[in-house]
Amino acid sequence: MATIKQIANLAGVSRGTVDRVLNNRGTVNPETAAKVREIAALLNYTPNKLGKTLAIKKKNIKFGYILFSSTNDNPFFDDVVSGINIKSKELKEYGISVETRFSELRDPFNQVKLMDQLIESGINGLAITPINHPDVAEKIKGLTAKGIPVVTVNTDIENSGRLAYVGSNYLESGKTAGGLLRLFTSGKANVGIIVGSMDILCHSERVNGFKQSLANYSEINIVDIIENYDDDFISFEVTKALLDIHPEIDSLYLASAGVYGACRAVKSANLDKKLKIISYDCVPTTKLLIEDGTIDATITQQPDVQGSKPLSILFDYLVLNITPKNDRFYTNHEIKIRENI
Amino acid sequence: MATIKQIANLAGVSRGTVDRVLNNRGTVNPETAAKVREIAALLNYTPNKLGKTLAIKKKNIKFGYILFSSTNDNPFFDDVVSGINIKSKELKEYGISVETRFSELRDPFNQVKLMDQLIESGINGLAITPINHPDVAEKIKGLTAKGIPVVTVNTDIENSGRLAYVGSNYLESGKTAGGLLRLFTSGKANVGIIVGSMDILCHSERVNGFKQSLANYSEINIVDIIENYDDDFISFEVTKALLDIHPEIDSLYLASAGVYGACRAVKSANLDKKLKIISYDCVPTTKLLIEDGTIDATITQQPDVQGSKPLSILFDYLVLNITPKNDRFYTNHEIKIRENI
DNA sequence: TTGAAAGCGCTACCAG
DNA sequence: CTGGTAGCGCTTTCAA
Repeated sequence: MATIKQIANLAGVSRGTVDRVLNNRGTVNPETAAKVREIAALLNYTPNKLGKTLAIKKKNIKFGYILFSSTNDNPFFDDVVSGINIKSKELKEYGISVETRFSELRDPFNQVKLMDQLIESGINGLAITPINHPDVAEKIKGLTAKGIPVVTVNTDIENSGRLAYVGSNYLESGKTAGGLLRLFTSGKANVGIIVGSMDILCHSERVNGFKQSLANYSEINIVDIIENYDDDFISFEVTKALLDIHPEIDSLYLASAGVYGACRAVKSANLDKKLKIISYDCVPTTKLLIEDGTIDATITQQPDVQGSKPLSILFDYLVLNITPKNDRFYTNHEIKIRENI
Repeated sequence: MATIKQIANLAGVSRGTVDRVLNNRGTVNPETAAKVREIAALLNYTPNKLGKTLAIKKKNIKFGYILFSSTNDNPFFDDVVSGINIKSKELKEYGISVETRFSELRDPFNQVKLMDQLIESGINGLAITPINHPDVAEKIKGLTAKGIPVVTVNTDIENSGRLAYVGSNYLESGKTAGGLLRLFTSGKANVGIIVGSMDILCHSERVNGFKQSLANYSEINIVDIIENYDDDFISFEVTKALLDIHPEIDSLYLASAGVYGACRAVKSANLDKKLKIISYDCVPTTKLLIEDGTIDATITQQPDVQGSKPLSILFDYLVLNITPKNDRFYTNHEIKIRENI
């Protein structure tokens, strides 16, 4: 493990000069620079993370984090927050602070305002669950232009110039659900799909993946696809109606939120444990429904990683000068049943 | 974030003294010590990991790692090795080296010899996949007494005084397999179990967990439990015989290694895709069998974590003085099917 | 029993 | 364009 000091000694220059050469700052005599570079290459120099991290303390680096509040919406984000908190504690030891703001689910202007506030407060990088709106994309572009990298979390947004995306590959998560249904039903099923909204890309992607993975299974029929707008009460009503109209349904694919409402409908129709049910995520109500046997399996998407990984990416980028190898970091789809929950 | 320097200033003493008090080294005037402690408590002092880590460089700390060689035995350990390598690279930057040795699967004396060699070479901590033999337990005790902490990996060993265990909870992993079978067969099945040896605790634990989780499902019968001694050729023969004798078998639980051999037997009986098959781990041959539909699901046990986590535990213990909260760190049981492999 | 200082690897600032 | 130095937090050694 070569150090800057060793290189400096071998090259007969000071550490400062080596630093300037290796990090392209200041100006250095080309010949000196060449010599330093040669020695660095020869010694297989890689900067020491500890040293770099320790040295950025004085810079008072700050990251911003904007995500959907879980109180009004989806408790899924509670698990994301816990991932954020763990990583923030670690970063705090490095002298980096994290400022978290919660945005409304359907208000892009509010989100843009929060971004402005965070810029004002002097953040050096941002993680965000972006609302799919041109203004948000534009604002992300603006941040990037200012030298403030942005990482999107849970949902991606096109044409925004964001540094990276961390979250589910929704098509794959739909396929996984399809695979489970195939296995649970031995390839014969009449399935009802309950989804938030087919207008939301993540949701429709899941349904597409589900269909794709079942394309070769002619005895699995999709009876109907109904929308619940991620609301438990609507979910209850539409599911109840669906089961009423289609008594042939023997399995349900709950492709987004509103899991609890749908399962209440199943129970009120006395169909619990008679239908095969597959859902997503593992919020507290879902966990109970897994435990009592109403839901057979749920597919999770590493919410804690969704919280922490964006901060790691920002840290690597800003402190260690490491650009993410891939601009999409997909979380694993973990299958949870009663026994491994 | 209080620092030693701040405490020293407030207490009107030198950093050295604060260090002595907070880390119980050397001797300090009780009154001075009390004052320092008070201030530290007041400031909510927690030592900075970066500082501690940077400072141990000169100590030239070295960890030993003994695990079963994957060449002759189970390619599962290839994934463990990859976890070791990633963590080793990180530790290398901290000035810590890792020396890995491979031991024979059934030779406790060889393992003890390797431990002696590593002691000789001056290791400060050891991770090991221990062979369940009193001599090995005794040697681990010896290391611990010498102040060299030992972490067991993948398999635990009683009465050894090891610091911690990292690996599967085998009972739970058996239950997970049982749960999957229940879901795949809608609670009606004639299942054959192929296991390495019921004399090996890990193996019998899995079978016990499997039975436990199916205790309330009277229509799931365990037709027979046969042993393959983790050998693919034996596995082939015994599976073939089992399927021959018991044509009523409609599902197989492959509770340990020898997955490939068992599946070859299934194929040679033209029963592939007709039996429900559940296995463990995801070695290359298993992956292919998942992809071609022979195996329906496999349960993995985070081999990469099994490689890296023991090194983290040793690091925390020796460098940061953090004793593991729990002496068992259980890996997750991840269910892999064709779509999320 | 205590203080002072050097060092782990890197960055930044001030002189020259 | 370059060198020297101090500092990030902690440990350790030497001297007092």
